[in-house]
Amino acid sequence: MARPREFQEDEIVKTVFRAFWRRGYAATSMRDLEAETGVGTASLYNAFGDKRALFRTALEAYMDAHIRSRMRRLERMAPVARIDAFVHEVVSALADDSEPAGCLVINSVMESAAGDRGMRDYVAGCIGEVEEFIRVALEDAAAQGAISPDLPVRDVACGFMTMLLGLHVAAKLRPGLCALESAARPMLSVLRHRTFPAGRAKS
Amino acid sequence: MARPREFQEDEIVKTVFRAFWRRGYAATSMRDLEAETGVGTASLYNAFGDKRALFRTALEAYMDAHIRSRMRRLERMAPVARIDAFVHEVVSALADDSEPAGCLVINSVMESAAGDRGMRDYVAGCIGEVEEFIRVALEDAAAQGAISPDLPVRDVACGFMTMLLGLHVAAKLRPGLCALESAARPMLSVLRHRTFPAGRAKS
DNA sequence: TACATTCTTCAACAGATGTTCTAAAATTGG
DNA sequence: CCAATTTTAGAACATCTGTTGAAGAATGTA
Repeated sequence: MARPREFQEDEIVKTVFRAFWRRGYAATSMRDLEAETGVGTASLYNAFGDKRALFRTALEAYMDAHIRSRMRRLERMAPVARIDAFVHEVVSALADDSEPAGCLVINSVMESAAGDRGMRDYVAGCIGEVEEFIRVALEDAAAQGAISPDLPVRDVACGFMTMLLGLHVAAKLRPGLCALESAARPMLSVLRHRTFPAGRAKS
Repeated sequence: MARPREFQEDEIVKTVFRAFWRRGYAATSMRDLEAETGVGTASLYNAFGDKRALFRTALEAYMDAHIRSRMRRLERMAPVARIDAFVHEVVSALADDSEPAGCLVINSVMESAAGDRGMRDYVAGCIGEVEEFIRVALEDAAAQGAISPDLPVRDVACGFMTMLLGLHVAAKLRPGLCALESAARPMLSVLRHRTFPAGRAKS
């Protein structure tokens, strides 16, 4: 019926979100994307709309490839181990120098929070998905008696999410794996606390 | 000897760091600064150097006015109360809509971490000052027996700093004061020796 | 082969950016 | 008042930005 696309959208979007991930939204120009994808800007506009829409598409692809896939992969683990594994996978990914620093979604919170309310709502939703993943794990753990029933689940989930956000900021300063693990340890120890005696509050 | 300045540097720098704080480094143009300070760009270049140097000057002024002053004001409190007060002041400031969102230094971690190593080292130093403030407080607390001697001071300090970083990301999404307090509560509970006091842990 | 339709290439646009140049203005010491 | 020196105001600069227009290229159908 007409001339076909010369590129595969999935591949291009993957390249695009890596570019945004590395340099940020504003600092990545359409010409940068043209150079890195090999697709002309006019074709990008034709296929995805304007820069903002392309960024939204890239964000969604990033969420699927890097965040939701991890949550799905871990969701059948025992609840406490599930949180442990999630945190440790995030820490490992953050310490991996072969990937851009931090997380595209969280980077975007900082960058687009000023001004673009639609974008802010979107990334808030993404982060809400992760917080829910943690909250569900905590509820499972409480139901199974794997954590103290006195732990306030909502607060602890909120605390974990905040720690994860903080790790992503810390990762921008390119610390070592050990430093990130140290940063995560105190919150993880909360899961091990028991209410009974007043003796041991160890890591 | 020569024509005198028509502006007071301190005042201008204060206006400048507020502008960078609100919109970020890249998104604040020299013309924006000209409009907000009432000082022509040529005068800004003459007085401060280029945009990057002006930003460094602004960062330093921000640190003194908003961070170091707080640490100095609290440093004579009892150690656990000192940490409590610091965290709660940060939370209150973050929930205050009359000031720009987040913290200029932490915003800069996210923005300038890519590329500008000099800037990254500088903001890493700023954050190191805060982490040291917390670490010293924890050491004081341990020495006084105000916290369990088994708490790993370095890890907990690192955990607190990470939580603080995370709070500043969360604040960009403009949650309420209560949500920020919930986010901080689990880490604060680590200080109360053992675990969540079984009774009063709800919001 | 011819048409209709979609894609690609490349140039162009209008506006914004950091920075600098020119010339005028304001001050102090002689 | 003159000369020296610094600050200003405003235009000018080259470059980069997101986006679009015009013309040609590739396809399926008739």
